[in-house]
Order: sequence, then structure tokens, then C-alpha cells
Amino acid sequence: MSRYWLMKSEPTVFSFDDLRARPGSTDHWEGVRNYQARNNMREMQRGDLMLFYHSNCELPGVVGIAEIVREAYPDFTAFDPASHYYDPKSLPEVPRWFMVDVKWKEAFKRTVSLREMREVPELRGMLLLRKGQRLSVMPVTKDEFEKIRSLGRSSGQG
DNA sequence: GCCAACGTTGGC
DNA sequence: GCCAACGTTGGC
Repeated sequence: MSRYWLMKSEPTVFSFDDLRARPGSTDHWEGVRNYQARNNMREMQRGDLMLFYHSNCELPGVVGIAEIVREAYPDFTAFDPASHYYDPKSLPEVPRWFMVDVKWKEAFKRTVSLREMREVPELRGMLLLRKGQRLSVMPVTKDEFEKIRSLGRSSGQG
């Protein structure tokens, strides 16, 4: 039984198009430095699907779908002093942070914006929409996933 | 750029 | 364990 997720990325740092352009349209999801987000990543299984969300940009929202193709393994950027994501408290013998590999799967016809999601009755319960919520990796229900995918596939409002 | 909301850190 | 100070997230 596969599960569904939402993962945020700032498009100026790593966009959905960037993922598509990677070899095999696959890349590792580095830099998660929040325990709850990390714990969510550790629950991911191969074949799970995720909504790719662009944050901190002109039109925050979901732009497409990717697939989890490798389950959680140590985030090696935490070991690298030259990395922006370096964390001296994460040791190779006792890694603190983890990453998964994701593969580009489907681009939406249009961005399903945060603003639009707030107006969709079926999405009222979404974790993403909770006040003050800022997790970068979170679960979504199958129904929420399907609803957002169908909005993204439609050519309706933006 | 502003700032609310949240998580982390560290003194006590 | 408390909690003030600080840093980060991310919408606007």
C-alpha cells in the first residue's frame, strides 16, 4: 500500500524542472534539518508518490509529482564542512540526517497554488494548510493527493 | 523586506 | 525542566 507525501523546495535552490534535468530525472533530497520532516522521510517506501511544492516564490504551490525511488539513507551533505547543510553533530557512524532519492514523474498543466488549495472544500483538513505549519516534508492522504492531481491536470483556474 | 509562527539552544 | 533569546521558514 503506497503512501503519499508533500515535499517543499525553493525553486531558486532546486526546482521541479531541475529534478527533471538530472540524469535519469532522479536526485537525492538533501538538506532536511528538521526532525519531524526527517522522520517522515524515514517512513517513505519505494513507489510512494509525492507532491512537489514550490515555496518562497511568486506562486507557492504544487507543480507536479515525483516518485520515491530510494528509501532513507544518511544525508552525506551533513558530513561535508564545505556544504551549506553541514552539521558537525551528524557523524558518519551515527548519522542524524537522512535523504531519499526521488524521480520526476509528471508535470502539472498548471500550478495548484496554496491560495487555491485553501479554497477547495475537500482539502480543508490538509496538514499543509494549518496555521503556522511549516514542515518541509509531510504526509498527505490519498484523497488529498488525487484531488490535487486532478486539479493540476485540469486547465481550470490558476 | 516584513513579520508571525515555530524549532532549537543554552543558561540557570 | 523552564524559558528567553535567537535563527529559520515561508507567505505576503
